[in-house]
Amino acid sequence: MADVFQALAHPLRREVLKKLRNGPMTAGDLAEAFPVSKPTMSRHFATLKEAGLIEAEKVGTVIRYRLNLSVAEEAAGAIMDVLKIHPDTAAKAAPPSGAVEKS
Amino acid sequence: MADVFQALAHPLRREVLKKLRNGPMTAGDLAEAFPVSKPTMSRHFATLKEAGLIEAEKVGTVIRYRLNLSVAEEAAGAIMDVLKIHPDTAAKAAPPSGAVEKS
DNA sequence: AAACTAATTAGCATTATTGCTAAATAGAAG
DNA sequence: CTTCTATTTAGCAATAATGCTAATTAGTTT
Repeated sequence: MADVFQALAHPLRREVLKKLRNGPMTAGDLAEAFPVSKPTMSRHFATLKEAGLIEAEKVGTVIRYRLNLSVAEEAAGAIMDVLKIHPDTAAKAAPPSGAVEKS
Repeated sequence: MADVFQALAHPLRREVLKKLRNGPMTAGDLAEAFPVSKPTMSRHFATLKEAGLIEAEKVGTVIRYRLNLSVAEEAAGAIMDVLKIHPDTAAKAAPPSGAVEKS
């Protein structure tokens, strides 16, 4: 559980999670979407996987990653608990879903 | 805004935020509550302050820190946005407020 | 089996984080 | 103005995180 916060600390990993909200993606397709080498992406995947935020599934020659909603939900809940914020308040403060964050 | 996630990554800093939910505390009182040196605590305070999660107020000889709810709320909202989780779902997944986390 | 593709692991360098002790600052009190 | 208290800043060492290229693994295809 503690690893979750660490996993969320890197902007690239947060962007990966955002991409996976729309559905599973292969490691290769994800890697193409970011300006770092494939091995570097692979390491970020491992970090997210160890935190339980994503899950890997081997499909033929390809590895498909998908968001693990149950762990992600737990993480969001834990964060709100740390801050003792009522869910409705946080929802109101959330930026529009399409917002881009500079890294 | 990006610093917020980094600030939340360290377990000690999350515990500091939890303590501040009950109201403002002085740097010294906070420092006594954790098994690290005062200069180390001071650095953690600086990290939280740079992230905007806490605010400092000098009261006589003492510095009082308090949770900055508006930034904290924004952070919680941003996290939920990354994960695209509906607030109610996250609320249900939140652990009991008194839960202790091992560092 | 040889070659090709997708992805990971190994090994290395660079930078960031953490935590310590010692020293500095700032204000309060004598 | 000296001293005391609260807190921070400086400087250092150890550890962790990031990102690269080169090499490896595993599965497909010819």
